[in-house]
Order: sequence, then structure tokens, then C-alpha cells
Amino acid sequence: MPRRTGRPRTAGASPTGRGTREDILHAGARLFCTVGYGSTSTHALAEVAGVRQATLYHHFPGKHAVLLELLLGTVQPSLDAARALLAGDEPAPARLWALCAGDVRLLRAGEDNLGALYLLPELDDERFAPFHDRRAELEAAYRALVAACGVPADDVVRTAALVLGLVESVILQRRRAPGTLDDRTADVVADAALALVGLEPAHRAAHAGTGRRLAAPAPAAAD
Amino acid sequence: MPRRTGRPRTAGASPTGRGTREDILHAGARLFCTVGYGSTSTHALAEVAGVRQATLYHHFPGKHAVLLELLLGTVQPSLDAARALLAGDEPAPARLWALCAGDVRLLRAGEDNLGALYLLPELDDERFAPFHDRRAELEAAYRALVAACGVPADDVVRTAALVLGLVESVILQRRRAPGTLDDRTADVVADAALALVGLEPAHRAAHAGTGRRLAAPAPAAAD
DNA sequence: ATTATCTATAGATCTATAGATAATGC
DNA sequence: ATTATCTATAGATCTATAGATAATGC
Repeated sequence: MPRRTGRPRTAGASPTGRGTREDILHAGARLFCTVGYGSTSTHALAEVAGVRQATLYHHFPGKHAVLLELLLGTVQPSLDAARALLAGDEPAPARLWALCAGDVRLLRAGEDNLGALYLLPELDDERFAPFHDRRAELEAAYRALVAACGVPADDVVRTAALVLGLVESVILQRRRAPGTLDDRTADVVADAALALVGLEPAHRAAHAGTGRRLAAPAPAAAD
Repeated sequence: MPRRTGRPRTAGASPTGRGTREDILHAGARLFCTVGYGSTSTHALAEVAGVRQATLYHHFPGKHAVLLELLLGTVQPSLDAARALLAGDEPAPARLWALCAGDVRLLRAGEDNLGALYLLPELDDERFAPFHDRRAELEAAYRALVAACGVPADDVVRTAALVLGLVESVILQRRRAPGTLDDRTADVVADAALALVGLEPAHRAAHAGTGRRLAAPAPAAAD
């Protein structure tokens, strides 16, 4: 909701039509994913947002706060889904299927490849601790469901890492060959996850069916 | 081999003992992987290398050339192995197993997580085209072996992307939880790759055995 | 003489702040 | 009066070059 007061912009209207704060987040999403964090100047950020560089500081204390807000916005829907699935009483493989498929859908959704934010080396910084906390909880959910699928205790960490790796592979695939992703990708990845936890093909199909009902319908509209 | 001529350093001896050029590459490996490319200044690079900032330009035309050389050095051993395996006449699953296990070993080897260089958004730049060419060839090798494993033509691209995703998941896993990687990781990932291409557990074990012999012995020493 | 380093620095760029300006709201 | 933007800029930093220096080689 654009503010009605204040000096008008010289560069014209808000690109997103949702106000300057959103314009800046949108610009950050675009630039941090494609150019990088350290390689994106506050000037470039402002330019894409359609304002002057100094205007950023009216809305955010700095570049880092823009990135943090994007990161939290990315992990939150995933974490919400994970919590709901952890609390569910459906068979564990169906819930794991739904978690994987839901995350792949989120990674594929939106105009920008926001999952790529997670690949930035600059994330290893105190300032992004709130994001890392949520990520840790999400990873724990993957491990819990993998364990509940009957994977031996000694192999849970290892197997959960592989499952998460499969899901996250969508980030790099979207970057280098976006055309190879399609509506089937989420299902294929989730099916593969059930194969990794050792389920027989016959059982997989049934769990996938249940999982498909569990997975929230494709989010109506985000960006 | 350190040069014998030239003004001596003020900051003391070469950290790597292999000369300034190697010191700079070593510093780049450390910093680009942990801090990022855009966030690493030539000053920081020089400091870690143990020389003054201007000295970099005697050895490299700029930061980008340091990164390019690191990238090429990372992809080359992997590409060499892929070419050898593509030309082999052993069963395709055994060769795919060997390719995956070899790449995981390479990603786990060395003092720095050099695979993380591939995650840098800054790579999307003309200057790194030679690296992208080699990467493309490596990815084609994965697809060729996946196809040779009997995966239906329509699924080859999709499946190869998942296999590559499994292998690359080691990069992120090494970054966030290096302690969870061990000597078994390469085998586990390669086994999982065979599961993804649809092999039955009984067949997998045999191919893994052949693959293990194919995979070059762990590189004697790199770094 | 040759070489690899150094010091010094120009010029560009980047971050963050101070204060002016141009709108709306009361 | 309040607000969001703007212009202007200080101070820091960054890149890349010029030229001095301190070693070895001949």
C-alpha cells in the first residue's frame, strides 16, 4: 500500500505498485540472486527499486536487513508446512513426500529464484542468525520424518542430508536450466526422496497419493 | 617453486611455501568460499596471501582471473574422470557409480570447500565462460551415463539433474555440517544415484563393487 | 640487468548521514 | 505538522597504475 504523503519520486511510479519498501525487497530479490550480495551496491539496489540511494535508509538500516527479510520470508512458508506435517498422524512417508513436494514447489515459485539466497557465502554472519535458526528447525523436521520412515538411527542424518540435497538441487537447476523444471518436478523429487529412504516402488505410489493430498494446494499467488 | 629474485616481502615468508602465485590462489580459495567473491577485496586477498595489494597485479590481471583459475582447477579432475569413464566398456551403472563417488571425493577433499565456488552468483559473467564450457561437458557426461543405465529418454534430463543434485548436495552439507561427512559419504551418494536411475537393490551392490574398482584411488595429494 | 616486491596515489565507488524539498493531513 | 523523498557530501574503501626499492643473476 503506497503511502500518500511525502515527496514524490523523480524516477516515476513504484515498479511493484506496492510501495517503496516492497520495491526495495523486490530489487534485492532480483539482484542478490543473480549478481550476489557483496557485488550488489546500495546504489544498484535503489536504482532497480526506482528510488535514490539514500532513500533505502528510510526503510532499512542497510543492505543486510533487506537480505534478512527476504531470507525469513523464504523459509517461513516452508517451516509452517513442516510444523503442520510433523504434527500430523498420517503415515510418515506420506508426510515426507508432502514436505519435499511442497518445498520444491516453493523453490520453483515466484519470479525470482529466491532459494539461491541460501547459497550466498555472506550468510555466514551473525546478523543472519534468525534465518539460520529457522533453517535448523526445518532441517530437524526433515530428519524427524526420515527417522519416522524407518531409516536406521545411524543413517538418519546421512539420509536426511541426501533428501534435502535432492530438494535443494532444484535451486541450482533453476539457475542453470530453468526450462527443465516443470509441474512434474515436485512429484519426481518427492518420489525420489521416498526411494532414498528405502521404500519399495509398490509402497511409494500409495504414499505419494496420500502425500499429494497433504501437500497444500499450489499457493494461490505470491509475487 | 619460490622465485629467487626480486624484492623480499615485508610480511614474511610465503604461507604455502610454494610461491606468491600459489599463495594468492590459496587465499582466493579460502576467501571466495567463505566470504564470497564480491565481498572479498583485493586488499583482503593480498593480506591472506601475505603480500601487499598491488603485488596481486604482478601475478594476475585481477580478482576475476584468480577465481577463474580456481574454477578450472576444480572442474578439470572431475572432467578427466568423466571422459575416461565415458570411454569405458564396463556396465553403465558401474561407471555412473564411479563418476558420482569420484566427484563426491573431490568435493570432500582439500582444505577448502572449493565446490562452493560453483554456488557464487558472480559466475554468471562472460569472463567465466571457459569454466561453464567444462561444466556443460561434465553435465553431458552425467546425462550420457544416466541414459546408458536404461532410463527412458524422456526422463534422462530430469534424472541426471537429480543425480547431479545428490552429488552437489555434498557442497552445502560440507558448509553447514562438515562433521557429518566421512569416508562412507561417497559410497552412500553413489549408491543413492543407482537407486535414482531405477536399479533394484540386488543389482546395485554388484555395480557398486565394479564402480569402486573403477573410481580412481583417492587422489594422493592435491592442495 | 632483471625481477618481484614495495610505497604512494589517482580516480572511482560505496556507505551512511545531514539537511532541503515537495507532497499530504490536520 | 508529518512524511517520504530528494540533493549533497564526508569519509571510507576499493581498483589499478606509476614508479621506487631491494634482492639475485650475469
